Amino acid sequence: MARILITSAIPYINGIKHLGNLVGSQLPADLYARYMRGRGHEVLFLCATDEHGTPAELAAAKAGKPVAEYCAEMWSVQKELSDGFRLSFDKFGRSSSPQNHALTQHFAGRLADAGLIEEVTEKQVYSNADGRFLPDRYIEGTCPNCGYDKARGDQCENCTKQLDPTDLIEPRSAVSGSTDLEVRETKHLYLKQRSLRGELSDWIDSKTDWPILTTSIAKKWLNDGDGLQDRGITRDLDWGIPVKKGDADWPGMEGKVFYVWFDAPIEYIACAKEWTDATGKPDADWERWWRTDKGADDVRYVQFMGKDNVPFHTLSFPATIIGSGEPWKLVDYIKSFNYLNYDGGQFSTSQGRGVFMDQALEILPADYWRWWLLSHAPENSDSEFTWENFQASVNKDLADVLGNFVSRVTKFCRSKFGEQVPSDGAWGDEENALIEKLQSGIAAYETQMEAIEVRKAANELRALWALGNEYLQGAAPWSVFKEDPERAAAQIRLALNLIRVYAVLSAPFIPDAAAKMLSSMNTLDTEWPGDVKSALTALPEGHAFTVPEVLFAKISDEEREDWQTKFAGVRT
RNA sequence: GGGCCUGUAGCUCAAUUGGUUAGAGCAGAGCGCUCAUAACGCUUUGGUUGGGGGUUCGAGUCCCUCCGGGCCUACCA
Repeated sequence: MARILITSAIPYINGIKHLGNLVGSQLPADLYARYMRGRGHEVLFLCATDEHGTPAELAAAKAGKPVAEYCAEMWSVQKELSDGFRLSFDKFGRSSSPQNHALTQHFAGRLADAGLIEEVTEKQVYSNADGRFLPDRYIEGTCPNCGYDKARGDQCENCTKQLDPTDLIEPRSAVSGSTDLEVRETKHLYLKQRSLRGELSDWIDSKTDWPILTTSIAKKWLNDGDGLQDRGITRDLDWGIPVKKGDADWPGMEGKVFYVWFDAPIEYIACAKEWTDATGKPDADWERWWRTDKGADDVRYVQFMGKDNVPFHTLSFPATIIGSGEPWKLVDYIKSFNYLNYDGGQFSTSQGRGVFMDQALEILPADYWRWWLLSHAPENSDSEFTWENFQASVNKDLADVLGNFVSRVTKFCRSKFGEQVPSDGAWGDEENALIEKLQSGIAAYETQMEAIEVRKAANELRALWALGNEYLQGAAPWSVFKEDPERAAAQIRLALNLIRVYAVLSAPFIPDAAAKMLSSMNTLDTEWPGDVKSALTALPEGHAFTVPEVLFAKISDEEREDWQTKFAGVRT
């Protein structure tokens, strides 16, 4: 039995996430976690909300609430939605937790002791009206290059020229519109990533099995221009983790907090402590996942994220860990995803475009979304959600192929043999041929799942479902029954058992439907079908079952058109 | 501007890393079945692999070039 640590990129706190966010990290991470648990491995699956930074403060202000209160509320909302999508986190933590405060300060202290922190005095734009320093992109003005009047302080969206906020003509605050801006000096801590470049580079080079998307981004940051740059790890904000050197104050850094990208990945670790603290377990229970000197040396650590997160997970966070000089577990494999587009454009949280997690669950059960999103996961390139494709895929795969299989088998049995697994009769060549196909199909499914090839795994699973229908067509128990009821009994006994096998195989993708299949088969046996032949005898002769309700109702054209219209505009 | 990814059948995607005649699912067509959510099965029509050039015995795959789509470019996260 292996031990697998799984983390999903932690979703930002400032609102409900859309389906693109979901499929880019949390959902495939959940698929993998459920699969590995199903195979009998020990899994720790962690996620949290990412709560610090300027956007959180502004969102709270917009909502008219103190930022701590706002974040607590949004955490509850996101928790409820992740439950709704059946995301099986062992702990859904918060980057604002006391555990993360302590650990982040601890890491900063270690890095300072190692000589990897530098104090830098720099100039930043301060908005008097807003009472805050403004990140470059929160300053707007006229582009000196092209004259575009909504250029941002980091870059002009119109002519793509990179800018400095002081380049802008008539700069103003993007928050309030105020032009009462001034340049102030402020002191910040920088993590001297440059001195870790060699170690990071060697480490990345050793990861020959990582996706191209992941390593190419990392190598670009390592080698582009002057190479990896030092990075500011503090900010002038109210909401965040106060800058401290371990337990001790950090002279000159009073009133400042750590940069959100410094503390957010550390929450992966702190979340594990949140988990043991909440369940009354000793620290040793989380340390055996994270400390290679305390049992984590046999852990395989897999991270899931969208491509925009890759630099922080391949460089910044490893720099923090390596620089600490302590034996923390480094990531073994990074699975990164491209973006999901919505009907010809991008999903957009800020513009309210697309389908959001709460809306999705209002119109259909989680399994529908899980199946479509995972079977169309944007692994090699960006992919696109359209209502037509969604309707067609879900109706065909879930309702016609899988759902109808369960339906036709259980109803036929009920009408001919009653609601119990029929006795008598023996398997013949057709059954052996089916078993052989199932055995190799399951092996193919396992291969794709181990490799975290999400779409390919979905294809293999679908092919396994189709085998059931092919078998029934060939065996034709409805005809056989007339001449040889015992033979038909053997066929249906196999088919009923196949429903249980499908439930176990399908649970990582569609956990609710899988649970329904198991309960209608009246069994708690979720053992992985390693040996198909014996797995198909798990439900013995005479075992009672019930015919389930329709597993997946089809999406009608009217519904689809209705949703197309409803989601055509922007969310208000 | 620079870097990276990407373009394969009407649609969504494969193609064992340069190796037979480029394959699946959906949609379309035909046949079959009648247990089932009008579901299922079998057969089948669709491709000058974005255009052009090159390397090679051999190119979807490698090189050059042009065209289209996307991402990143370090103070949004």
